[in-house]
Parts: sequence; C-alpha cells; structure tokens
Amino acid sequence: MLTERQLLILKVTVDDYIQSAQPVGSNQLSKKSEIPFSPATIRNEMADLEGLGFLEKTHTSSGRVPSQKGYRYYVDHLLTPKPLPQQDIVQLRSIFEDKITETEEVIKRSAMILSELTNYTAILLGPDVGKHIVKKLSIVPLTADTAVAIIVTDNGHVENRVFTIPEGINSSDIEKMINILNERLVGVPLNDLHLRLEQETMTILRQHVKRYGELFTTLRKAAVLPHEENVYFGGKLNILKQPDFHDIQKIRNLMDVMEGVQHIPLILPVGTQGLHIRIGSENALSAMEDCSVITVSYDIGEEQTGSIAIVGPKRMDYKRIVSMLDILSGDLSKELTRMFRAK
Amino acid sequence: MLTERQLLILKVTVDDYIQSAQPVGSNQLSKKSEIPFSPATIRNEMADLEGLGFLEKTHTSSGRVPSQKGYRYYVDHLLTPKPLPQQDIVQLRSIFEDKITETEEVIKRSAMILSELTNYTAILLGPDVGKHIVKKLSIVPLTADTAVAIIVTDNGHVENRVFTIPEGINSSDIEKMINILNERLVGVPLNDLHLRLEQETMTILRQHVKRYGELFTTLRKAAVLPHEENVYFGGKLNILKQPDFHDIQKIRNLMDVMEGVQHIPLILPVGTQGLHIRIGSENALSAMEDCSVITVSYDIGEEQTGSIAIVGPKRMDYKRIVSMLDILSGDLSKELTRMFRAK
DNA sequence: GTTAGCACTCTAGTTACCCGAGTGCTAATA
DNA sequence: TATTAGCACTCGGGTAACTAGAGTGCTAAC
Repeated sequence: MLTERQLLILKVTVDDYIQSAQPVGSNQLSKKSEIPFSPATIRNEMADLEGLGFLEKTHTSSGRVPSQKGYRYYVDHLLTPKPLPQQDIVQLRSIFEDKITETEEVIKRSAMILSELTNYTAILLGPDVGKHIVKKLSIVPLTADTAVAIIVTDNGHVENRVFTIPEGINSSDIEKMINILNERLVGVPLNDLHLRLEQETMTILRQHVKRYGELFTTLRKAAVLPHEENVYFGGKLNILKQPDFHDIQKIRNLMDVMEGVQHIPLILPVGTQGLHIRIGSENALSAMEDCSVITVSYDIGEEQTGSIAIVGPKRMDYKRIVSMLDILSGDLSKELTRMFRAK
Repeated sequence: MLTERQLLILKVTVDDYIQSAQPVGSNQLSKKSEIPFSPATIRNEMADLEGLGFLEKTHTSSGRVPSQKGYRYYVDHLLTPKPLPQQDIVQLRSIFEDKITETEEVIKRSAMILSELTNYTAILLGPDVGKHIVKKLSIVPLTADTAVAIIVTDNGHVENRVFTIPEGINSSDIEKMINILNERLVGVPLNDLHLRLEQETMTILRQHVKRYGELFTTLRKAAVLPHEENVYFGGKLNILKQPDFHDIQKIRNLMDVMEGVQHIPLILPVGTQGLHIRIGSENALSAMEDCSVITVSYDIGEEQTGSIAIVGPKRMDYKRIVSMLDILSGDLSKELTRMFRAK
C-alpha cells in the first residue's frame, strides 16, 4: 500500500515525465510547489517506488522514469481528468459545424481533427456496414456486356461493383431481376443480403429470368462487401513528431503495422464498450510495445457502434486524451444518432 | 566534351554508387573488369570529372559521389536501358491477371505492385474524372428530408452525395426532375455537367418543378466533383527503407508533402507526355531536393491520360525504373483502352 | 521522521590519438 | 606523351582518456 506522499510523488513524476520526456530527478521535483519535501526525502521515496516497480532508472545515476506498472497505476488511480480548455472543445465541436449529412464524412473529419489536436495518430472505426439497411438496388448497363450494380443503404452510403453480364442475358431480363430484387431485398441489412438473396429471390428469379444462374453468381460476388473500408486514419505521420521515436527501425515496424488492414482488429478491438487504455506491452502487437493506445466506443442509435483509438508513445498525455475522447465519443454518439434517427 | 574513358568512368561510378550507396574510390573502380586502368589514371580522370562538375567529394579525402549534374548527364547520355528480368515482367503483368473490370482497381493495384517491385514510392494519377460521361443520374430518398444523389459514369464509376431536400418539395417533384435531368444530361462529360445543368435544364425545371431554385442549388453543389480522388499511392513508407534518408526531419518533410493533396500537381505534373526524370533540386518542392522523380504518362483511348510517378532517392536505380515504367505505361494504356473501348 | 552533507556513479561532451581509405602530385616508365 | 608506381598528405570514424554535471545512496545530524 502506497502512502499519500508516495502517491503524490509518483503522480508528479509521471506528470513531469509526460511533459518533459526527460528522466525526473529529486532536485527537480523538490522545486515544484506541490512538493514540499527536500530532495533527500524525495530520493528515499523514489527509491521505494522503484523497489515496488513503479519507477525505473535509465542508468545507475539517472533520474527516474515511470515503468509500465507505474503508468498503469497512474492511469488507474491517479488520473484526475482535467477539464479540457475551451479552445480544444471548440475545435472538437468544429467537426460538426458545417452540416455534414454523411456519417462517413463526420468520422473522417473526426479522425483528422483528433490527430491535429493531439499530435498523435487517430484511428476511427465506423459502424459495422453490415447493419446498414438496403434502401435501393439498381443496375446500370454500361456497355453490351458490362454493367454496374449499385446498392444504396439507409445512411446514404453507396456501394458499387462493375460486373460482366453473362452471355445470353438481355436488358429485359435485367430489368425483371432488379425489380424482383428491390421488391424482396429492400429493408434487409447488408449482413443478411447474401442469405436472403438465396432464400427469397432464387426461386422467383428462376421462374422469370433465363440464365439466372450466372447472373446470380455475379450478384453474389457483388454483395460481398469489403470490410476494411470503414477504417479512417488521421495523422499517421504524427509518430515522427514524437521524440520518443528516434529509432527508424521501430518507426518502420510501427507504421507497417498500421498500414496493414489485418492488424486493425488487434489495435482496436471491436465490440468493447467504454474507454480502455493499453500501455506498452499490454498491446497485442509487439511492434507497439513502446506505444499506448486509448480506445473508446461510440454508439449510433441502439444497435450500431464504432470505436476511436489514439495511438501515441507510452509517455502520452493520458489526462488530456481521456478528456477529449470522453467528449468526442459523447458528441459523436449524439450527432450520429440524431442523423440516424432522422432516417 | 568528355572522352570515351571519362564517359566510361562516370558511368561506372554512378552505377556503383547507385548500387552501394558508398562513395566510390579509384581503387575500387580499378578492380572492376570494365575498367582496365590503374587507380592513378582513374584518379586523374575523376579529378577532371570533378572539375567539370559531374562528381563531387563528401570530404577532401573521400571517394566520389555523383553530383546532380552527374546524374543528369548519366540519365541523358549513359542510360542503357537493360531489359527487365523475366520475373519482374511477370510480376508487373500480374496486375492484369484476374479480370478486373474497373479502371480504378487496375490503377490501385498498379500502385501497389509497382511500389513492391521498386521499393520506392509509387504515385498513380487516374484519368481526369471530368472527361467521364454521365450514364445515369438518380436520386434515392433516404428520409423525409434527405436523399442521396447518384451519378454513374461510363466507366462504371459512381459518385454520390447526400443532401437535404428543401422544404416544400415532394417526391413527385423529385421524380419529375430526375427524369428531366436524365433526358438532358446523359452523355455529357462531368466537366460540362455544371454548365449544361444551368443551360439546358433550368428553364424546363422551372416550368415543371416548384421551388426548383433551392433544389437546383443543392444539385449544383453535388455536381462539383472532388478532384483528389483519383490519386493512388503505393509504398509511402518505402522511403524509410532507403539508407539515403537517415534524417527524421527530412523524412517528415517529405512525407508531409506527399500527404498533402495540394502538392500532387507539383510532384506529378499533369498533361506532360512521355517519360520524364527530375533529379534533386530539379523538383519543384524543396522537400524533395534529395529525391528523384520519374514520371510517365499513359493513355486511355484517344482523349484520356493518366500518369505514374516513382519517387526515390537521387541514387535511384534509373535503368530499372525506366524499363519498368516503359512496360507498365504501355500495358496500362493497352489494357485500359481495351476496357474503355468495350464501352 | 526529515534533511544536510558527501562520496560515488554514470552520461554526455570534449580532446587526443590512430588507422585506413582515399587523394594529389611527382617522377619513373612504356 | 600517356600511363602508372610511389609517396606524402588529408580526413572521417573509431577508441580511449578526461571532465563536468546531474543524480544517487548512505550516514549522521537535526
């Protein structure tokens, strides 16, 4: 159990290191107004904190730096979320200032502004596209043998695929088919599209459209939606601004991870509620062992959720980021739900 | 005027430096089989080449490094485009291997493969969207007061904008309008859409649709197309792999430039035909003074063109890249024209 | 329990030194 | 006359030695 004084010293040490990126010494600390103890006392306490694993030294006679355990304790017990300065709030709110009507736009913009405001990297995950509901299907012929299939969803998102029209299908076949599809499939969530396509439309199509088989296969392919598309990045390069990352090799590994879509679920676990902080090696990816990631979820309506992640050095300004994400996740939930309800 | 021997030495020096990234000394050169002269002779020649400004030393007693002028001469007079190894050609051609039906997909994929093959950064510019021709316009209502406007172009590209339906417009108005628009605007290139919208449809709309004014303004906004969207990057991070870039600050500047859409026209001048090489400070942007950029254009049909750029260090493997771009621009022109003709 | 004092430790910066790769010049050589 | 061998010279990079300064841990005094 830590004493009051140890808590104070731990907190101030972490705060100072977060701010300065330099190991913190006892003299330095003793000069602060919050700390009314002599350097010697501070040294004793720091030695204890080091013994307990909260602080560590970069070398025998250096100042101290928070250990992973130190950050963790700080985040769990010492984080006093300071209110965000008005200016930051204004900038955050500017995301919504000109009436944007597309969810996607709002999220893109959030990623951008968040990264500018934090100087870290922001990753935003939009709501699961699979839950969006088909509003309209159409097929526009382009040439004799190609056409583009278009799916419009309830939130205004438009998916499209160009495909080759199988031999022996004429335009009246296509017209018939698209009518049938619209009758049967409007109102279905994209996730179920695949299934419902088979269940409900196959029999009818067979009756009305010649060569329905090939046309059907083509359509099925078009219905498989890319899932990567609703990940948005802001400030990928901000990592280069952090003094903590001086090793080009590490930067490369980190960026490689962020480029690779397959890693996103590991950085930003979907489906978790609320705010989470992962520090250093708590992250799933070894390339991120020098990073901290703060994630938070937001809701659209009752069913859909998205998430936000901020990736920065372990020496991240937790206080500030937590406050920001608190506000932003609230705002996003409110605004996007409003936009969604309107539909 | 350079002597044969000077040409040979310049060429081999540049080749060697491109390959090793180390200043080239006279001893080293003399060991090469192409060079039957003694180190002393080579030293004399190199001293002359330095006097003429083709080579420079990093310090008084170092080997030599090509100067910008040296690279320029090499590129202009000494570049013997060696045939690409079969394996590279196969990989390049793999861009087209599974029948992709969308121009955009082909270009995206080219950027990716090109960057993988070169280890440099590839930037591909698609054909001017403005020349694509409107195939169909439609408006899909989403809610009582929002709808999404969709423009399908002849190459299968789909643009969409969500907009707010002005008060007092009902669905029959919208239907009337979209019919009029389709009658009048199908076949018009996107560039002219704006103009034709005003010229041809305004009067008719006024007669048939109440409150056409606001609806019209909304539509006009939607018709302004984003121009950034047909720039595709491959291997943005490859710069980090080059030993030439060790200075984090320079890397940051360079990446900042590449992130900023507004800089693209400066990196990759549109409308120039054929292959161009810009070395070091020949580039318009000072952040790129340590880079070379090789650009080449490709054609789709008779009217449309796109361009490809490879951004690498000045010590770039010009021979190889030039051969690659030669092949790729040819292939792209051929394939994309074929796809386009089919329409 | 707290703190002043002090010896000790380690880093970072500076200087000195040397090695080796490379040069330019001169004189010998083909 | 063109080429080359020989040689003194230069400079970067690596290593060692030294110093200053910031910080520590321990002891003893308050």
